[in-house]
Amino acid sequence: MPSRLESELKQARPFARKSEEALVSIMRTAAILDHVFQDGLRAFGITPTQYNVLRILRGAGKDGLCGREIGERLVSKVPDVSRLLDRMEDLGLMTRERDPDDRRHVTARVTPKGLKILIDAEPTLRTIEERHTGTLSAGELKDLVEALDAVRTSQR
Amino acid sequence: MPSRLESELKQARPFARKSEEALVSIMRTAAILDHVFQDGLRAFGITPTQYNVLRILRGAGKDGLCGREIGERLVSKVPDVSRLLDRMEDLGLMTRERDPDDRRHVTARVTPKGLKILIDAEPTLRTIEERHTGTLSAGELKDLVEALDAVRTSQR
DNA sequence: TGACAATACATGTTATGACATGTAATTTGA
DNA sequence: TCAAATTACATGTCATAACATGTATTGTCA
Repeated sequence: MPSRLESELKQARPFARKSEEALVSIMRTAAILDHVFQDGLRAFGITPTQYNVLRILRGAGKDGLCGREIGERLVSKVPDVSRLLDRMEDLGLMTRERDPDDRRHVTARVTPKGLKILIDAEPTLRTIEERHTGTLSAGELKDLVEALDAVRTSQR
Repeated sequence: MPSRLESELKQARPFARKSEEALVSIMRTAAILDHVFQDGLRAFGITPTQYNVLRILRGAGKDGLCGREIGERLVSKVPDVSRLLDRMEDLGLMTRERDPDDRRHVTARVTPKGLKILIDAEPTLRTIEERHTGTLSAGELKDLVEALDAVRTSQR
């Protein structure tokens, strides 16, 4: 019997190895989650990456963070933080201020408008989270997180 | 103690729930895998999506597949199969032929050049696969795949 | 201290993604 | 049978991603 994933992808032939299926499964699940989050956030006028930045800036508080640090904290790295922040600044979600002590640094801070979006989007995102993890027990979630930790840790 | 993922993302505050961490973990792991595959495939001049198309076309054999069917089988859906195939045709990786029975259909078939890339890239991809799943037991892999199946299945 | 390296960000360019719309071919049903 | 709907693909347009390169500022050390 074909696996769940093999059916979803209408695969002509089965996966050669469970490890192959596992990696494809991670990527496909992430692609689906990304679409779901994109849909959910559309009503608030922001993308998943922008949402991620807002969360990071909220975590940094009023000290803010410079662009490089934001880039390091992103779940999905982007090689163009400058223009990502340009767009968010245009939307009024954050402000930028050049650091007087080190004029190379530009400190980014979330605005009240940005914070409001985080608060407003919370119920929507919580619903998505529950919908997609609701059938998993605490132990299964723990094992899942640990297995993914192991996948990210490359050997050698 | 902060979790592995919290450290990676230098999070100021811990995840509120394990289910939240699990979803972020899936997306981050996929982002890292995507980069790794992108790097690995660069030497062969193709992207992960193009590699995916080549695999799909190899699976379809000499009957080929139309664009819509390719789109349905992609791990990460793209809303522009036409131009994806345009580029692959330009690279000589596949051919397109309008179906005489139903002239709306365009049948795509992998070329020998495309097949050769699949064969040549195999050891590289196998190494990546082993590097990222080598520490997981057969049982852990099975549980991982099942947990991800459950995440993709939204309730309600 | 002053040349060189490193850092942080900005910008230019090209490719790809997203979204809406257009077009040709086929199917459907009054 | 033929107008309308559907299907499959193509195209236009704009936004974003990817990649290389440029520029201003600071750090380092001979």
